[in-house]
Amino acid sequence: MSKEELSNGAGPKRGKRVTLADVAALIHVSLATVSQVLNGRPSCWASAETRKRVLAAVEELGYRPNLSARALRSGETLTIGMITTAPGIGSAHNRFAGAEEASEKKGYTIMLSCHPNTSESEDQRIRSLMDRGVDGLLVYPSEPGPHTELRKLAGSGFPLVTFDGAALLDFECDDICPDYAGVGHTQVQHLVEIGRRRLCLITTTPNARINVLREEGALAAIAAAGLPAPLILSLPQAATRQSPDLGEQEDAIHAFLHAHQDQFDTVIGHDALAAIGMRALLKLGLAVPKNAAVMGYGNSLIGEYNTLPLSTVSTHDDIQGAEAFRLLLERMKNRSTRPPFQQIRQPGVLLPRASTLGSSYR
Amino acid sequence: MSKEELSNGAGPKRGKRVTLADVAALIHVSLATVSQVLNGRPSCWASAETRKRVLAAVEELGYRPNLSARALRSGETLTIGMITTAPGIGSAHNRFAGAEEASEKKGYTIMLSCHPNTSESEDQRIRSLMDRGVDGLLVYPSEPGPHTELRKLAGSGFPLVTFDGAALLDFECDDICPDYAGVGHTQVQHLVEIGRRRLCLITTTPNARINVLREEGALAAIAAAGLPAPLILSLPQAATRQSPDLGEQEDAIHAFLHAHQDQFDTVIGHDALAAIGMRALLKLGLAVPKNAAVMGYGNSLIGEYNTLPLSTVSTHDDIQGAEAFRLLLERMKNRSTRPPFQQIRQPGVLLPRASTLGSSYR
DNA sequence: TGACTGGCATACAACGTTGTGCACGCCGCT
DNA sequence: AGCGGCGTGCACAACGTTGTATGCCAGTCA
Repeated sequence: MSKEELSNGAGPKRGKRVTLADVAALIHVSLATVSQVLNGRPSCWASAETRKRVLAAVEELGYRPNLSARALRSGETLTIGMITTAPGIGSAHNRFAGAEEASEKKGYTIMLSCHPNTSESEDQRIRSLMDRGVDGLLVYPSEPGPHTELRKLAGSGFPLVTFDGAALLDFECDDICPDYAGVGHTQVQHLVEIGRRRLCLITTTPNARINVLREEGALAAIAAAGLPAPLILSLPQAATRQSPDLGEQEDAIHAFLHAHQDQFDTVIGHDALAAIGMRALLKLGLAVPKNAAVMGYGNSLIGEYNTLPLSTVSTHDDIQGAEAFRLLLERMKNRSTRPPFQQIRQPGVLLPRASTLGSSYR
Repeated sequence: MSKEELSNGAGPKRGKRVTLADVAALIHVSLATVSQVLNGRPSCWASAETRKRVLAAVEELGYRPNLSARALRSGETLTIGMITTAPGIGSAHNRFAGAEEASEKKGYTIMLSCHPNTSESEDQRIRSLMDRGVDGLLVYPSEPGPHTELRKLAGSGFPLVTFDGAALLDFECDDICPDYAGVGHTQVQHLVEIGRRRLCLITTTPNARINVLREEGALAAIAAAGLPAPLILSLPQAATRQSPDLGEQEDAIHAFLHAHQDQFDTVIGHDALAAIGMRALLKLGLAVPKNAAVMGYGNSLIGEYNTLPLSTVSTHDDIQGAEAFRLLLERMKNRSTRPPFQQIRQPGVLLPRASTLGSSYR
C-alpha cells in the first residue's frame, strides 16, 4: 500500500500531517511506544520486534515529528537565532554561512535577523527571537548603548556568543572576533618585508570602540616593528549601512592623501576602504604599488575581484562563524554548569596580492 | 513593585517564563479573558475596565507569549523559511536582506538555510523547515533535478515563492526573477548610445538553464538593436561555490579574448565575470573603456568598489526580496483561494560608470 | 412575575509531543 | 507456593495557547 493511496483514501485524516497517533493506530500500539522507539530511549524499552514494526509504519506513512509540539513539551527548538547589523558589505554573511553550515550538520536551523545599528532595535530583535524559543543566540552587538536584553542574557547563563563583543560591550560574555593585534602584526610584517615604513591608516567612526580596537592592533604592530607613527585618517561613519556614499569617502581620502603627499608609502584600511583608497591614489597620479602599496584586511570579495587585486589579511569570517556555533553548542549542551566565559581570537592569514607585490598600475 | 522584585521574589515561579496563567492569577481573572484581551477579538468581549487591568498586569510582569505553544495551537509560527544556494558572491544575501526587512515589519522572522546546489539537499532543507512549521517558503531552486519536495509544495498550494524558478523548474509556481530581456535591452541600449557594436558575451555553465535565459535576453536585445551576433565564451561552472578559482577563469578569458582580438569592442557578463574580464583586457594591453568597454549586471559590490568602477545594470536584488515576501504574505493570508501563479519580473536599472564612460585605464 | 436578551467572564477541550508511574505476565529463586 | 524482579507496554499528565460552549447576572418587555 503506497503512501499516496493512504493520504487521499481512508487513511489518516485527509490533508493533515501524519501524527504519532496515526502511526500508533496503524500498528495497534500506543502513542508512547512509538515515541520511545523514535527517540531511542537509552535503556530498557521496546522489543526488537515492535521496534521494527514502528519503524516500518513510520516509513510507510512518511511521519515527521511536529517540532512545535516537541518544542512546547521539551523546551528545545533545535533552532538558534543570529542577529546582525549590516548584512551587506561586512563580515556578517560569511560568518552566517560558516555558522549555518556547522549548525546544519548538528540538526540546528538558524533564524537570521538584521537590524539598524541601535541598542533598541537590538533589544527588539532579541526579544522576538527569544519569543520563538531559540536554544541559543549569536549576536553582533550594536554600537555602544544600554544593551539591556543582551546584558540580561549574558547574566542569566543563556547560551550566547557575540561577535566583536569585546570591543562593544562593557560586560563579559562568550565572544569571538579577529585577533586584531595579530592581524596588525601580519600586515606590518609583510609591509616591512617589502621595504615599506611610512604607513597611512584609514579608519571610520573614531568613536566606535571596535574601530579603536582595530586601530590599536595596527599601531602596536607598527610600534613593535620600529616604524614611525603612521598618518591616521578617521572618516565619519557611513550614513546608510547598505550603500555608503563612496564618492564622498573617496573625496575625503583623496583630499587627505593630497595634503600629506610624500609622507607615506603605504595605505592600510579594511578591504572596502582600501579599495576606495586605491582609487584616490591613482587619481593623484601615484602608481600602485610602486609609489604607494595598499593593504586591506577582512574577508571581502572586493579585493579578490578588484582590477588590481588587493593584498589583505583574511580574518576568515566563515571559520569564525563555525567556531561561534561550536562554542554555542557547547553552552547549549551544558546549561547547568557555568564555565568561565571564553574569548576566541581568530588569527589572520596573509594573502599577498598585486597591490603590494605587483607591477605597477597608474 | 518592579519587575526585578517579582522575578526573584515570591512572584511567578522563579526563573521560568511568565505565562498567561501568571497574568491571570495576578488580577484574578481567567486565562481565557487575558488571551482574549491580548488578541483583541474583534467583537463583543472584555469591558474597558478589565481590559485596562489585563494590560497593566501584562506590562508589570513583562509577559510575552510563547510562540511555540501558539504555533501548536493555531498552526501558525510567524516564521518563514528561505533556502538559498550560494550565499556568498551571488544575489542571495541581498534578496535575503530585502525579504528580511519586509518580513520583520509584519512580525515575521526568517529561517535561512543554505545548501550545496543539488536537488537532494534542496529536498532535505525543505523538509527540515517544514518540520519547523514555517508558514511559507522562499526558495532558490537548485540546478535541474527531480525537485521532489518543491514540486509537491507547489502542487499543494502551500505558500511558496521561488527565485529564478522560471529558468530552473519544469512546473509552475509563484516566482520572481530579474527581467532578463529588459536587462539585456538596457545594456545594449547603453552600449549602442556610446557607439559600441561588436559585443563579447561571457557566461558560465551553458547547461544551466538560468544562464541560457540570461543569454537569451542579451541576444534578443542585440538582435533587436541590429548589432551583429556577439562572440560568446561559455566558462565551465566554478568548482566550489564559495571561492571559484579566479586565476583559472581569468586565464580562460584571457586566452579567448587574445584569440579574438580586434573582433570586439565591448565585454559583457555578470558583475563578477565582468570584473575578471576587465583584468584580462588590461593584461592584453587594451585600454578600458577606450579599446574595450566592460559592462556587468547584477547587484554586487564588486563593481562599485572596483578600481575602475564597473558599469552595470542593477537587478535590485533587495527589492526582489521584498517583493517576494509581499507575494508570499498574500498567499499566506489566503490559503483557501488558489489564485493563478504569478511570475514577477524585476526591471533592471542602468548604472553607468567608468568602465563604459570613463577616461581610459591601461 | 416569568422569560428573554445581551454583556461579560469562565471552563474545557483541543494542538502533538514526551516523561513518569503503573500494570501485566513471566521467569527464577528461596 | 510465594515473592521479587525484569522485560514490555500503556494510560495519563503535562507544556502554554486559543476557540467554543456555557454560565451568570442585570435589565427589559410581555
